[in-house]
Amino acid sequence: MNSLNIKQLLDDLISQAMRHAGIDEPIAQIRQSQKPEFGHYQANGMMAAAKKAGSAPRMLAQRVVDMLDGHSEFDFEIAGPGFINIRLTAQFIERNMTDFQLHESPATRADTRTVVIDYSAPNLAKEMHIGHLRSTVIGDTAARVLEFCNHRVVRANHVGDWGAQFGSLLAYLDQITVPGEEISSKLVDLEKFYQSASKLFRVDQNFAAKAREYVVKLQRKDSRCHKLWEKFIAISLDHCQTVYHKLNISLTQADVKAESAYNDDLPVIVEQLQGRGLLTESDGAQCVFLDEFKGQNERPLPAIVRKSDGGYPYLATDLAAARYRSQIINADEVLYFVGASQQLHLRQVFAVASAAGFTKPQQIFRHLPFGLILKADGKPFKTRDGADVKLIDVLDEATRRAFTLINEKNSSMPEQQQLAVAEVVGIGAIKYAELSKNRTTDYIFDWDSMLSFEGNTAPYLQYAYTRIRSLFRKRPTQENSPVNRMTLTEDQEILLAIRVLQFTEAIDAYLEDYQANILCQYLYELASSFMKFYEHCPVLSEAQDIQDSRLHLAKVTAHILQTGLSLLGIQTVEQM
RNA sequence: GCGCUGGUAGCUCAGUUGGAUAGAGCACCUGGCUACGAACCAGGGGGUCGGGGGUUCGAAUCCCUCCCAGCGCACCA
Repeated sequence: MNSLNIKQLLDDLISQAMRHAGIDEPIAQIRQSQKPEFGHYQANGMMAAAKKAGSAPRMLAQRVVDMLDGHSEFDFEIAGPGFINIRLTAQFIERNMTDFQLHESPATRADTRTVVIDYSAPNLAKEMHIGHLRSTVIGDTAARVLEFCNHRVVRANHVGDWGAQFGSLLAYLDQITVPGEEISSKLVDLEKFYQSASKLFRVDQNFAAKAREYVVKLQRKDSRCHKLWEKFIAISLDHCQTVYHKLNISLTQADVKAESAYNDDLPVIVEQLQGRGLLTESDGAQCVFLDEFKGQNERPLPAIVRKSDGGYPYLATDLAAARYRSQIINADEVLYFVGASQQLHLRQVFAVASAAGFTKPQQIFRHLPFGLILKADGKPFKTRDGADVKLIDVLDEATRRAFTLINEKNSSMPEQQQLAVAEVVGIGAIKYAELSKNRTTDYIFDWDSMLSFEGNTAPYLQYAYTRIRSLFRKRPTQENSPVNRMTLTEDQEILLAIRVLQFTEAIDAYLEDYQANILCQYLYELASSFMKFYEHCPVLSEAQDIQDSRLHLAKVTAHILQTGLSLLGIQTVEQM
């Protein structure tokens, strides 16, 4: 992949010129221009710099432009109060497009970092529901992009496989299973099973007592109980893998590091906190009090690491996980793709882990929050009342709707192929709907908007890709032939070529805050630029040199569309 | 009460960290398939950027204040 970054290039160029013009710490403020009359890029930093130096902005801009006289690949123009508008020449674009290498390593980052990504993390007591979509899809994109940039990525699926709720599940499982019967048959619908068990827990006191007994048994590693638990977990994990596979998520069972995996560390964590003098007993619980945390009425807010009944809350587990990621994995950075409601909790985890020396100061622990998914009436999906929409059902519905559409648009396609395309299109639409808005706020789940296949959606990008592939089905010999020289004359092809060359910029912008919508926006603009080019610039009917040039442009566009979509975990097809 | 988010077109959302006349998609209206694929393209209408004040050459963006919504604030995860 081409590692040209135009914005960076211009930043270096303008900053240098500003320095020569007498500005000490130049900030060029290079932006992509919003309007064609302002050029392709603009430097906005002259006004601020002139103010600081006590000179007139337009005069400074003029001095800077004078310094750049030798650069024939850009046109500079001073506008308004002191903007420098920058136009890329066709020569610059053609040269870089000709040199564009499809199969080079990306290497947008020279330094390779180890990044742990904590995402998905379903509770194995129940089936994955719509609420898991955000963490899973957003986190998976981060993993793919960081790997694409040659970082070492450790996927951490911190699944919930421990706690009191497993008491009633195991007690119920034990109660309804006939000896010798395969228990997996009882768990085909994990959701219903969970509901039945928790209902029984509420209405039947004998059962509730038994459930509590099972919790203790499980903690003591009672062998029969533990085996039952292991089977339950294995089946539940299989459910997850089925969902991951359908959703094209890169998580495997090897990425699972469950809560229970830290069980043996929990007493050690408390011991070490004790050794550091951080522990205080309060109402029978072992707590860490840090000054920065205040609760209601300004009362000190504890981070409880051991409950008064001797049990360990999830904060203890998260501390153990943080320590493991710091000391064993030796992470440079740990990203938590976890809901916004966990913000205080994670701040406590990071602060306590740091105070206790479980993590090192130079290691970056970051929470990347997101909001809840609401029903159409604005009420949240509750976890206990069974109102959750199963994730697998959402995926099947998406595929079903996509099939209906394809069948209508392209009925001559063999049915087997239609089904395969429907998977790719339906799943792509769901994921893109998530990724294209990376807001930290709640949002309303709506079938129709989520499964729309028009406008700024994954199918639009996939469709652009198939249109390009269609060109090469008509010119198969052009597919692998290099271009000697690009000839770009029409606005539409110049704008498309610029978009192509901005891919690295989009990746860099994404990595600032892991906001996938930036990547989506880029890909949408790329596809949109292609559609305009395709409408306006004939390809196959043109003379050979123009045809070669345009086919090369189309080829590179297709490659970036496919690469970009793959970073979002979205697939492409040859025809749809 | 305190803290964290957020409030932008009828709806869903962008807005590159203070830049030029606030942008997309959906929906609505008009035009374009005998045409490299119409899941598309060209064009149109639609805004008190929650209200008010302030900072400055310049504010959706920064500061203050108020209103509204969501989430969180001691032993469920």
